Amino acid sequence: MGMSSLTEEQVIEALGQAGYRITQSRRAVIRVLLEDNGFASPSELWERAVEYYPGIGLVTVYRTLDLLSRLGFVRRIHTDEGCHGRASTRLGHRHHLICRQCGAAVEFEGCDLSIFLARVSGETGYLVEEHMLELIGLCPECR
Amino acid sequence: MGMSSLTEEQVIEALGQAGYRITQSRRAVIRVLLEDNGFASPSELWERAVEYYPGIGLVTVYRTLDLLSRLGFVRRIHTDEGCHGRASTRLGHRHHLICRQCGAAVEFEGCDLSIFLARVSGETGYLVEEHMLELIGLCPECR
DNA sequence: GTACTTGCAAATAATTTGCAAATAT
DNA sequence: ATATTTGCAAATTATTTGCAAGTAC
Repeated sequence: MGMSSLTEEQVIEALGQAGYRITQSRRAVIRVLLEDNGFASPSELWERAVEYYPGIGLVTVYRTLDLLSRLGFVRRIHTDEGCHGRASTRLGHRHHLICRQCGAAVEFEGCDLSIFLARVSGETGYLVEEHMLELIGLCPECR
Repeated sequence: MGMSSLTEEQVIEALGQAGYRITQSRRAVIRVLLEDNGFASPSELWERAVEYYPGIGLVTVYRTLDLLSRLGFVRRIHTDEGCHGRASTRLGHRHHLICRQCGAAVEFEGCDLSIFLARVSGETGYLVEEHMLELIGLCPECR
């Protein structure tokens, strides 16, 4: 959806800005997240991060994912089976579109649900503050 | 959203139709799910199911939840923290609206996303087959 | 009576925590 | 030099499985 992709340097930059140190482990996790066009579990990410920084431990992957989540660069992917997959994300309000066959994940933005949300709000009396939307389907290759 | 609520008998009926046996354990889990107006983890449900059927084991709660999920009477609730909560649901395509304060969960249906989905489909080349939408906010009491 | 279900204990899997050693600044 | 970060091992938590005993039909 016409998005310039996020670069490693942008994430590193933000880490520094926020006062965190730039370590080899963190670089490895960031690199793996960004080079992936789908989503992966912490241990899958770890297996791949080892190639960039052999000494890295699984625990550090967990900790780095938490950190990047807090900074808004990582998001959980929720599927029927679970919510353990993580994908990189650009900042802001975005959603993922996931291929059920190959797992390819594409981000999209600009979901205009306002009319629908207003209706739900009116009918339930809830104040709707956030929403989580994920689309599942087949990517162009898998169709 | 103007829905007649699901009753224990309806679920029991469906279980029987599908060839499963009606046991005390299953009744207890169903009752607990239905009397709850929010969502709960398997172990929370278990703690409460014990009051209806003291001998019930946690494993049986897991198995019953799986069974009811397959039949479409239970759905996972996905929050930022995880996807372990389960809530009862009526059959069909529905979504949950959850109070971030007290956890109250309301179901709604009739999400009209077709125009939006067509747009995403066109822009990405994906065939969009399903979607998962969950709304988070404040219920009338917690506002 | 028979096949389905259950509870228990044990196995597996996922995640978190304490802490001394390593490292980024 | 110093505070942050790391890896390891261990603790915790969540979920699944094998199997003999129990139960619905």
